[in-house]
Amino acid sequence: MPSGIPPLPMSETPVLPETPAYDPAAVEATWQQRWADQGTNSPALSDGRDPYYQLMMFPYPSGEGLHIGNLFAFTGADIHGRFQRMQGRTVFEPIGFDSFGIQTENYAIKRGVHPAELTPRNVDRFRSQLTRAGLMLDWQKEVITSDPSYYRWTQWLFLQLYKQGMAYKKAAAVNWCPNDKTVLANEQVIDGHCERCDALVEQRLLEQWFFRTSQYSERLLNNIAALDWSEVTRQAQRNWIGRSEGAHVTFRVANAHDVAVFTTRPDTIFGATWLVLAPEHPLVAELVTPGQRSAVDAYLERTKTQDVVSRKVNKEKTGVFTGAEAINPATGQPIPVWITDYVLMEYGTGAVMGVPGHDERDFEFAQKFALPVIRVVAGADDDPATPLTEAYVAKSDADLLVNSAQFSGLTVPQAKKAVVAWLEGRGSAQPVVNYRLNDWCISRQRYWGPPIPIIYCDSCGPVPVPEDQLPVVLPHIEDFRPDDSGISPLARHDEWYRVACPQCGQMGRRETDVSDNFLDSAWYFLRYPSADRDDVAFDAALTRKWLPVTTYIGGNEHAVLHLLYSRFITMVLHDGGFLDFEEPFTRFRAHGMIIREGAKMSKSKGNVVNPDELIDRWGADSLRTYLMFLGKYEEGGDYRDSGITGVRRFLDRVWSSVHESVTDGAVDPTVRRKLHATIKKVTEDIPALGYNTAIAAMMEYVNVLRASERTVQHDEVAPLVQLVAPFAPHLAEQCWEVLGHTRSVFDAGWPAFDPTLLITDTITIAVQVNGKTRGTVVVARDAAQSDVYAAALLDANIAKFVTVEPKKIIFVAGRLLNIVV
RNA sequence: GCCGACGUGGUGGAAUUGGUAGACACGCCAGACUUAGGAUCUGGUGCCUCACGGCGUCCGGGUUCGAGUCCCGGCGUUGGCACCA
Repeated sequence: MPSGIPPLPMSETPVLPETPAYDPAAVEATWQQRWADQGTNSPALSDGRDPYYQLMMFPYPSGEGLHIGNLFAFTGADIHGRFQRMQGRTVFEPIGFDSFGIQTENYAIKRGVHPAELTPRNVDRFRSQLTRAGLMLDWQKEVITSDPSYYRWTQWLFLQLYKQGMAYKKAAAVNWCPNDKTVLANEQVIDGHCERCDALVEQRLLEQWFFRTSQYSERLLNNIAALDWSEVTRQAQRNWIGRSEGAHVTFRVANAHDVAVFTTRPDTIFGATWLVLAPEHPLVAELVTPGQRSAVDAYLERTKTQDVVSRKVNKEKTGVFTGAEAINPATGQPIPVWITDYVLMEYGTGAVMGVPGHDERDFEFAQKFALPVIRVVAGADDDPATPLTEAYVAKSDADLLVNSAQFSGLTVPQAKKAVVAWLEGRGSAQPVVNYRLNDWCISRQRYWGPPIPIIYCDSCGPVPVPEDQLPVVLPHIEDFRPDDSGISPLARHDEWYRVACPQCGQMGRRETDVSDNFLDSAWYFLRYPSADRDDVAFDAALTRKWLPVTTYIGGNEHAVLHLLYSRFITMVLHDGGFLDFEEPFTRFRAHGMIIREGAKMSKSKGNVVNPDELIDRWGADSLRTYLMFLGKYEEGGDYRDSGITGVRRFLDRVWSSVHESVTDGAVDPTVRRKLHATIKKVTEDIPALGYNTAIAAMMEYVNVLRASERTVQHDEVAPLVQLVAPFAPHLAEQCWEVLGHTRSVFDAGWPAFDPTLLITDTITIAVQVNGKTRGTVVVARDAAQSDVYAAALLDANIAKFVTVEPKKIIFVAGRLLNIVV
């Protein structure tokens, strides 16, 4: 029961009971208990009407506990969800824990605690912190990705992709720290060095599992246009997918295979003075002449010890001549074939034509190795005969081709088309679209993740674990740390590792890699409604009713990886007939970042604010409201230690006003008008995530409410309690009860505003003279220009600026009058 | 290098999308009630000026009766991509 405050009688209130002090700790504990006891936040998913799926990004349960940034993110989503509920929707607001992954594992290693022991502890702490924050979470559908009841279906998902031909294995480079003797994730490589010991990271080739994300590049890109997502996020995805239009051009090489290059500048082909391959290019061995063999071998050896990252950091151009020559298909001239590490095997064809005149990298390469530079594009003011001192990158459509045979004189865009068409006719080019998006490597040579459900058999090859044998339980291994073999620690657990082949029964070996943490989170939103089902990954009927997610709110740091992988998985499941939609999140909004006193919060700076302490001191409702008051939700805000007092004062006043309110009088007309304006503002601001201005509007209303000496009426505060409820849910529930209601304020609907009340009889119009505001006049709402002008001249302060007959008068009805003299 | 966002009082931030710049809040100043105030309440608070008034939204131009808002050119901060051909 709540703290025993008797509701006021609805009629006669001769003596005001003394207002109890607002004690957030007591109020919040009471209501959190009641919500849990009464299942207030657990809607009936199978028959709730008008379903609204409000999703927030489930946290990784770190050892440090809930961060204020998490709280900011969740509160913003929660307010949106609570508002939708008060609008009459059935709102499902689930939560879970992204508890698998390298972060957890590394933390466990650091602390010397097993992740299986650490994770439940961290989850418990998070759960209690989330509860204290007053979020409208449906705990009955909680999901924990490291629990076998969840990762069983992550493994099932892998098998579906495998069946659809979307999962395959190939040799790929991993980051290898020679000092720590361990595989590193890309995030652990800082400027080419190990984040822990700073050793230069190398690359090692390992057989790894991939998903064919690249096959979905075009769809992933094209669908973006129709998504109701924050523009920053959509832009980040477009950049990441990285579409570029160009052509494959084939260069002949005597006594060897042709070499295909990808270029976005086929118009510059007459300036291609060499050809260059990535060190890993399959034709390298074939092309190298005997005389160059040792030089090439030495170069390849050197690049091999560099990982992908450090290769990108080292901008100094290096390379080696193969001894071979290719024929430029445009000029028919022989050009040398080189090898360099600035050409990447994983993009395009792994080979590039060197056009030093019009590409900065190629120009540097030409300088270093004294290769010829030919200008083939010139601006209007350029003399084509002047030697280039730097690469000339075409800037405008006024740039024309030069030194390019029959194409000279064409503009760059014209030439792009014409050159490709010409070469295509001669069988040495074709237009192609290239995407930057690579296939998704999901293999991790680590322990704390879901084992990939594959068994290797000497006779049958890789065999998927039958679905009825899932989950492949992650065995408990005391020493779970990665070792210097580059193979997952799971390989050391012989009992687990050796297993009969499901097809032929011979002894086989399990796949020892676990899957990427991002796979866990790429489908959790599908699991939530069916979280308590152990017979399916997601129930068909529930999924049809609740998905796709209505609104997803989260941080833009996940703009590419998490959100893109989720889209990919959803598309694959759609194509496999498991889902009838192909985009998982109808609406996505990226919130901003919280900084503190102008600086980013970080452990190393020691300026991290602790949500627990703040809730102890001010209450969760004050903290929630303050976080939302800091600025535009989508832009984040600057946490100032002193600022929360203002919000707390506001809530104190709401509390007092409600407790002091009576029913013995009429609603004040001024108050009523302000109230309806406030309802309008808050109703419009919340769905647009304009939380800061919604709060400001409510503050204004409370200021008006308390400005006069009169007693506040019930009808003046009841709608305010509803408006404030999404922000300060505990306080609102308590106040709602004080006002005599027995059901939750979240089932009380949302107050409507009467637009006719917003119209006033008189309005204030600004009067400008020559564009400078000189005063205001109060006139009738529908006053004509002449009336306003006459009224303006009656004001001495205005009239003194109007000394001559006005040249012109601009009148904006209801806003201003500008007298031009 | 490519793509995007932003720049407003001492501070966080508002501004109906071209129409009274600075809402709301912090802080500060003054007052009231107090033994007391890191409580509560009231008033004030962009800058210069005794005032009239002038000046003010990063800087410089422009469009307009009117620009924080639109256009051109800078400067600065910040996000995404990046030896991607």
